[in-house]
Amino acid sequence: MKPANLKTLALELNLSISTVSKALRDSYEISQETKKKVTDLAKELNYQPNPFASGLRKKSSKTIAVIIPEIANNFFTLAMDGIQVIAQEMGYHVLTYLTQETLSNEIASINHLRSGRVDGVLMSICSETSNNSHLEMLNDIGIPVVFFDRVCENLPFPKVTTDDYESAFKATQHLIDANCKRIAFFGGSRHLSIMNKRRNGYLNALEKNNIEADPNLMLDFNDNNEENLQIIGSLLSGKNPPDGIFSAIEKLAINTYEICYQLDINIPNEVKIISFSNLRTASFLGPPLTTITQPAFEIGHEAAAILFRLIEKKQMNDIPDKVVLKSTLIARKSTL
Amino acid sequence: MKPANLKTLALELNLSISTVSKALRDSYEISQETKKKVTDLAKELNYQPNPFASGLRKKSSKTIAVIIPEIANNFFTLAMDGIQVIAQEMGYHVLTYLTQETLSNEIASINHLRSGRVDGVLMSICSETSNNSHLEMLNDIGIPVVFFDRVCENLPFPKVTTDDYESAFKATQHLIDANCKRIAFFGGSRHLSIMNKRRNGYLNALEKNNIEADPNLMLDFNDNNEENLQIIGSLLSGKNPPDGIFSAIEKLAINTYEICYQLDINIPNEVKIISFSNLRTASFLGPPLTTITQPAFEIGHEAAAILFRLIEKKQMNDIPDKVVLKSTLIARKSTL
DNA sequence: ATAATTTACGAAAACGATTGCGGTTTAGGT
DNA sequence: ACCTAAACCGCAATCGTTTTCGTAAATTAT
Repeated sequence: MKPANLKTLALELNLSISTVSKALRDSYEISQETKKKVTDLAKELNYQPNPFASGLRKKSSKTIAVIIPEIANNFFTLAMDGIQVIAQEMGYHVLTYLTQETLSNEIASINHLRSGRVDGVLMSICSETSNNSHLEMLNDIGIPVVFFDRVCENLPFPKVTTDDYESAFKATQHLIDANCKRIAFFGGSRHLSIMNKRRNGYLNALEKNNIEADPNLMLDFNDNNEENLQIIGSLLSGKNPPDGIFSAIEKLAINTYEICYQLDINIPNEVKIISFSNLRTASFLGPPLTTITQPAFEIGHEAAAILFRLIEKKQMNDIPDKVVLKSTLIARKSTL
Repeated sequence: MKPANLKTLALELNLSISTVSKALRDSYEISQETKKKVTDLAKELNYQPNPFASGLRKKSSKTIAVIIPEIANNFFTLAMDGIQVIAQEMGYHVLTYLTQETLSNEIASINHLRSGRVDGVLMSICSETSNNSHLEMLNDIGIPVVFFDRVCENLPFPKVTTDDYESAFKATQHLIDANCKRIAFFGGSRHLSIMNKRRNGYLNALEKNNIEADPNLMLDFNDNNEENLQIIGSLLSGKNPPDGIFSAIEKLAINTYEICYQLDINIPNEVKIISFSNLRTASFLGPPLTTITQPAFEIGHEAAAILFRLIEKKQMNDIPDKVVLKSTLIARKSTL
C-alpha cells in the first residue's frame, strides 16, 4: 500500500497541493476550516511527509550524525543514550557511524555527510586521528559540529568534555595517599588530547609529591587486546613491578584484572588499581574497582543540546566554546 | 562552500546533466573517455550525490532503521555492533530508535518509517508490546523487516534468536546439578516470547527432576530498578529464601549481587546464581558469575545480513524463516 | 457606491538525481 | 555513394514538498 502524499490529500479534498501543504504547516494563509479538514484527513490516512522531498526542498533533514570510535564501550553507550534521549525529544533522527578507531573509516563517514544528509554532527575522534585535514572539511561544509570527550583542540567547534586533567591528578594523588610508591600510567594514543591531559595530571601529581616519573611505568596501549594483555603481563611479572596503576582506559583495567587473576596477584595488597570507567559492575568486581566515573550520559546529552541550539540558530549568543562536566572519584577496595 | 552537484560537473565539462549522471553510474551509453573525465572531476570536487534527490527519485535510501528498547544494555550494544559492521560494509546508513521499553515510543518510531525513510527495519520489541497492530502496519507498508532476540512470533517476518528454551533448561539443570533445591526464576514481561520460553525451560527442567515449582520463587520484574531491588531484597531476606537463582535478565543478576553484598549473603554458599548475560566482566565479579551468554554480535550481524538480502532481493529463495544461534553456558564460581 | 485591503487559495517554479526516449554522429557493409 | 546500425549524448519528465507570487472573492474603509 502506497503511503499517502500531498497529492492524495489534495485530490480527496478538492484542494490544491499547495493549500494542503500550507494547511499542514499551519500557515496563516489558510482558513481554520480548511486546516481542520486537511489535518483530519491527514490523520485518518496516516500521512507522513516524504523526508526526501522536504529534505531536498528545505535542505534540512531533521537528522544528526553521531560519529564515534566504537559502540561496545560503556562510555560511548551511555553518551549515545544521552544523545538519543534529547534527539527523540526534539524530533530528530540519529545516524550512527562507527570508526572502529580507524582513520579511513572516520574519513569515509565524514565524506558521507558532505551531501547534506544531516543537519549536524556529534563526534568523538578516533585514536588514529593525528592530522585533521578531514575534520577541517567539516568546517568547509559549514555544517554544525560539536565534539565530545575525544575532542580536536584546534578546531573552532564547541567541545564537551570532562575534567580530564584534574581527575587524573586526583586519581594519582589517591594512589599516592594509599601509600603507592611506584605508580604506573596506562594510557592510549598520544594523538588524543584527553590522553595527554590525563597523562599530565598523572605527571604533575607525581611531581607535586616529589616522586620521580619512571618512563618504564608509563605505557601507551593500542587497540590490540592480545598485545595489551602481554604488555601488562610482563610488566606485572617483571622485576620492579608497580604497586599502583592508574588506568586512563576502562578496558585496560579489566585487562589488568584478568592478568592479576592469571598471575595470582592480589589486588589491592600487591597492586592497587584506579581507572577511568563507566562500568556498572565496578562495585561488584573482585575486588570492587576504584573508578573515575565520567558523566557519560550528561556529556552526550549536553553535546547534543548544544548541537541543536546551533542547528536551530537559537540562543546563538550563549553557545559555549567549551563545557567541562566533572567526573567523580569513587573509592573502592581496589585501592584500599 | 556548497557541495558539488551534477550541474556543477556538467557545466565544467560541457556535458549535459544526464550524461554526467549516466557516466557516474557506469552506463553503457557513455564512452569510456567521457566516463573517465567525469569520474576524475567528481573525485577532484569530492562529489557526493545528494541523498534526498536520489532517494526521492529512486525510492530507496540505502538506510536501515534499528528499533531497540535500550542501548545501555550489553546485549543490544553488541548486537548493534554486529549490525553496524555489516551495514558499513554494504554501504548502508543506520538510523537508531530507542523505545525505552515504552509502547508509545515504539509506535512513534514505526510511524516515522511509513514515509520511505528507510529501506528496511531491524527490530527488537519492547516489553510493553502485547498487541501488535502497530507491527502489522509494518507489514502493510511492505517494508522488509527482520526481528531479532525479542521477536513477535505471529508476524510473517524472519526472526533471529538464540535457543532460549534450551539454554534456560540447561541453566536450571546446572543449578540442580549444583545441588540447589529451591531455585528461583527472575524474569521480565510476560508479553515477551523469549521470557516465556526461558520460563518454560526453567519449569520443564524442574519437572524433569521432579521438583515442584514454587510460585513464590517465580518473579516477574519490570523496568523499575528501585522496586526490583526491594523485591529481591525481601525474597532473599525473607523466610524460605531460594538457594539458587536463574536470572533471565542480566540487570537482575547485578541487582542480586548488590543485595547480597548489602545483606552479606554469600554467593555461592548461601545462594547460587546463573544469568543470561553479555557482561564482559563476568569473570572478574566477586564471585565470577556463571552466565548463559548469547552470541549478541552474531545475532545482530545475521539479522542484518538477512535484511540486506531481503532489501536487495537477492537469494530470495533461501531466506530463512527463523535462525537460532546457540548461547553458551559458562560455569563460574557463582554456581560452584 | 467605490476604493483599498484583507483573506484564502491556486499555479508554477524550484530542489538534484534518474531515466526513457529521441536525436546525432560515426563506422561498417554493400 | 548510400544505407544501416551501433555508439554516444541531450531533452524533458519525474519523484513529493516547499514557497513565491498572483489573483479572485470577501471585507473594510472612504
